[in-house]
Amino acid sequence: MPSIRDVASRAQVAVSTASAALNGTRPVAAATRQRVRQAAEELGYRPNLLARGLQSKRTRILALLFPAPHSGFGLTEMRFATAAAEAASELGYHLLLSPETGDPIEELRHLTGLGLVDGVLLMEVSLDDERVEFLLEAGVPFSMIGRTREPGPIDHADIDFAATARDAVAHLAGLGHRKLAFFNLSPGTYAAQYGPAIRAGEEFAAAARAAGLAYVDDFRPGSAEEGGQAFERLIEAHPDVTALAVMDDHAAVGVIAAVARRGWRIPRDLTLMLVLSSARVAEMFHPRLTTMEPPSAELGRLGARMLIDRLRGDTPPQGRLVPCRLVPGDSSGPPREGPSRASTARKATRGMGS
Amino acid sequence: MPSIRDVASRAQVAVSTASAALNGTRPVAAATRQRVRQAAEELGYRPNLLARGLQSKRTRILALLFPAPHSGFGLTEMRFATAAAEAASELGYHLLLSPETGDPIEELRHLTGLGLVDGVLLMEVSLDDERVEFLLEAGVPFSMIGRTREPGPIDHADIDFAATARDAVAHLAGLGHRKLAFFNLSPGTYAAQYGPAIRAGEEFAAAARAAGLAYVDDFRPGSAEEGGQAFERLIEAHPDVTALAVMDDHAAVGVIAAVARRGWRIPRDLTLMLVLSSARVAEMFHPRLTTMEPPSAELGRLGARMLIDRLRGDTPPQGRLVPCRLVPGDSSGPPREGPSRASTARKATRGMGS
DNA sequence: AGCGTGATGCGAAACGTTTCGACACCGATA
DNA sequence: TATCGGTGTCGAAACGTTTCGCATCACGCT
Repeated sequence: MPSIRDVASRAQVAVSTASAALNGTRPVAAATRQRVRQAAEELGYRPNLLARGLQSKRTRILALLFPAPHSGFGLTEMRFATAAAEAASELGYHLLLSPETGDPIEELRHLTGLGLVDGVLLMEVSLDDERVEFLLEAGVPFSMIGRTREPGPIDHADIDFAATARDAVAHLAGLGHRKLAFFNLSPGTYAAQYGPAIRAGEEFAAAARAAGLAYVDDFRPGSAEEGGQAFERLIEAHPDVTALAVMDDHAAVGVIAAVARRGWRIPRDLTLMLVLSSARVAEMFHPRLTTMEPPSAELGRLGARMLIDRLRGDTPPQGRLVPCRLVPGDSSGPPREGPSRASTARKATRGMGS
Repeated sequence: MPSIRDVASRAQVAVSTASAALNGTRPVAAATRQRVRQAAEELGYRPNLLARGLQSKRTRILALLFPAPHSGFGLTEMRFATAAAEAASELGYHLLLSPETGDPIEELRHLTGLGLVDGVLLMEVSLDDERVEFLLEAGVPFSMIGRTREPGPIDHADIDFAATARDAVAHLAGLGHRKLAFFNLSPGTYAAQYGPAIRAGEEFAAAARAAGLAYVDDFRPGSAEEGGQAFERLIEAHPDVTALAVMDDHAAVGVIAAVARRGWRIPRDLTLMLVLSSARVAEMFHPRLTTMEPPSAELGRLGARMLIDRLRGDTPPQGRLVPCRLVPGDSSGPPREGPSRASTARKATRGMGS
């Protein structure tokens, strides 16, 4: 592990000149620069990040703070993380994976006090996230994946729930559905002010209203059992619902089982779609479910880029909203016309293979 | 951000004494130590990791190297990463997420040259992994999740494929199956010397042999379509197979569809189980699939612990093998007795809801 | 009374960078 | 010829720790 001293002496220049030549931090004669560069090359010199960071107060390390997985599958979070790491890497930054296990604020205080990281990437931001307040006060640069209720001039990348809801509703309305239902995430996530649950809930309602569709969103099943029960109660109370959008993929499992139990078929008797589940998950179902796939990788990339932009001090803070992508499966179709479902269902009630 | 100088002056001691008092690196009078500790507490002092690392040559940062997702990274890899990060965190270490995008060796050289990390955690190790050789030569401490063909005295945590295969086969044999089939991962992963593909393949064959069961493992479907096709060909060639274990969860989707198409039902006409898929994935299927769930979190934890042990120089290198856990679903049952499946299948061939 | 001894504490050096004021040199201008 | 501006380069300080040799002091022993 050669140091810059070695490079300097081999290139016959002072250490400070070598530094300048390598970093371009101040003008150096072309010939000298060339000599230094070559010496560094020959020695296989790598600048020591610790020493550099100690002096310059910038480590080029970012921390990705991810909380205990409180909802969802993990695939989405994984994509955030890897995409953020890749984007950071391309820009010459490193990503520290910081699991939150105890008190978030205390851990943040610890982490930022170490002088190890230049900034923080916040995941799973709740609508009124205490971490945001702390970081603002502490003056630590950060960006959010997700956003608080009023993000104001804070960098963030989040799902465009309004567009997502609009697209989903348009998809269903385009197929001819006139009344649809929406199963939100479990009450727990809702109570935790989990952004996606609340925003998706609001926006789907608004989109349905705007499209002139009848709409039901009283249910928040968080498991397969609850999904099945919710579906039963839904059909009991609203037999005329023909399309259902589900946030929780486990709930979808229960819904599908309940649909089959009733002798119905998808999409003949019910159009079912996922919201915020990746296509990989949607493909696991039979039939393959239509889904609004979250732009996880894009959000991760954006989050990292924004934070780095902030550190470089170039641009003003920005908020970017990216809609989910509609990935059509085999689970959406026109509503059943003619005879009621119940009568046709009878015959099929026995054979629900797989 | 107070420094140790501030602490020292507040406690009326020299800097070196303050350092010793805080780190316990050499004896300090109890009274003095107490004074220093209190001063540090009052000031909210946090040692600067960069400075510490620069001097002591130990940063307490580990790098987790994860390769480009070559077999569809998913939940399993996510668990590795988070578990490793948590374990490291508990032991006072940090985890750097290092995506491999280009030439692995070149990137490793870069990463280790920076002086930023004390050691490296290798994921997705292939049977003859070039990175291992490089790290050995470079003298960089590391541990593997997975293992090379002959790991020798290198720290590693991997799945105990032998035990996993034994348990899975015992499960199937215990239900009464006499002939089973195994669908391995795609030829691509096989060609890449991907450990799990090769080892699982070998061990399942061995376990079936040991249990005296007939066994078929000619298929390596890597997608839903291929899964369906493979199943058709399997039943064509071996109509007496009554149980099937599948490595690739997408292939399982195709199998299930093909089973339904044929009018068969699971587990009545075929026992189907996943291998190396998490229970969360297995639950998405209908019926819920039995799976051999990989001990992802455990492996991540072990990998991190081993590496840290190595850095501390305590223990000799070790290899730990952890078996998958059998998570029973609704997809395994005794083989169909009496009339052949084909005849009963006819009747049910129409109604395969959802 | 002198002296070794162990327990404490101190100061300075070192880790590998970056940064910044100072300085040498050169050609051009007065 | 003396001065000036500008271009390159240098040396030293600083970043916040840890480490290590040495000084100090009290004490007990001879």
